[in-house]
Amino acid sequence: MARRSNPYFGLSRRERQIMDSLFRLGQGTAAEIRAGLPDPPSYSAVRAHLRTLEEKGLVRHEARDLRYVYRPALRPEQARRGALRHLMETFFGGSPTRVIAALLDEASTRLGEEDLDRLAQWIEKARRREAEQ
Amino acid sequence: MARRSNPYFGLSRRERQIMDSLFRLGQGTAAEIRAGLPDPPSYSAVRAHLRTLEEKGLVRHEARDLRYVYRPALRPEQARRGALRHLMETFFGGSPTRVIAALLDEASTRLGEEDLDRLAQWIEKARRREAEQ
DNA sequence: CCGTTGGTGCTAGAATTCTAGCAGGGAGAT
DNA sequence: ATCTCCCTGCTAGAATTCTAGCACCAACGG
Repeated sequence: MARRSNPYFGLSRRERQIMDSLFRLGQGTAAEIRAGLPDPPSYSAVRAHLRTLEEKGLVRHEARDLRYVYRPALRPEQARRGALRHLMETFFGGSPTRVIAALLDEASTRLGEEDLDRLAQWIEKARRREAEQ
Repeated sequence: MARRSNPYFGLSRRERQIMDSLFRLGQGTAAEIRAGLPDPPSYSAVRAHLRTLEEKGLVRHEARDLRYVYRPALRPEQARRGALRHLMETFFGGSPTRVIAALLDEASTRLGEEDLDRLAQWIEKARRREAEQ
């Protein structure tokens, strides 16, 4: 299976929740990460998980002002890419268009004029690339 | 935490893998679902998981030709929506535009002309909605 | 010099997850 | 009938995950 390559999907429940929390934050202390967890366990438990995640190479830490600040080991862009690909494969039959459609259909998605312009530009660019190829 | 509402993220590792496999298939027998799993465990183990997933209300089955065919209990559209929202929140700071940008930037994303047209139309529609509001 | 506060490392044990195997049942072939 | 095949239900136990608590250390204040 392809998703085997993505270490993210071999994680246990808590580990994944912790990674999610960390990705949302970008970086943070154990306490901050804990705050972003559903039914937060003890602070201690979170730290233990962070240690094992670090052993697995998914997280790195850095001592700052006498305390540890954690961050994902993967570059955010790469992590996003992987997650997006996985989502697209499992829920949208691998079709980017369908993902975009779902986003645009969302009632809550209110794109500002700038966003719309930017998208239009992207489409133009893609058109040109398509044409010259 | 908001993601508490999404039952999908409280699942154990295997359970989630199974749900993913099932979503990819749309529907399928235990054997088919198993085939889509990383390091597939025994057929028996998969069935056991499916039973518990059913108890949790995440999966339903239907007897067809003397065998069970499983499908997610949630309507696909709703599941997709939830997954997409989660992805957007945790990896893209909640910005749909950034998700779309990431999709369009992907080297592998080669949208056909039809897709581009369709997108352009969507954008137009959104523009109009924006204007009249 | 303590005591307090707030951090870290580590570990044991509870709790959950994961798994294989066994028992049983229906359909069809011999 | 009974054998075989293919399915289902269930359960016990291994394996992993999850957790709290303890020991320890540094900084700071009295």
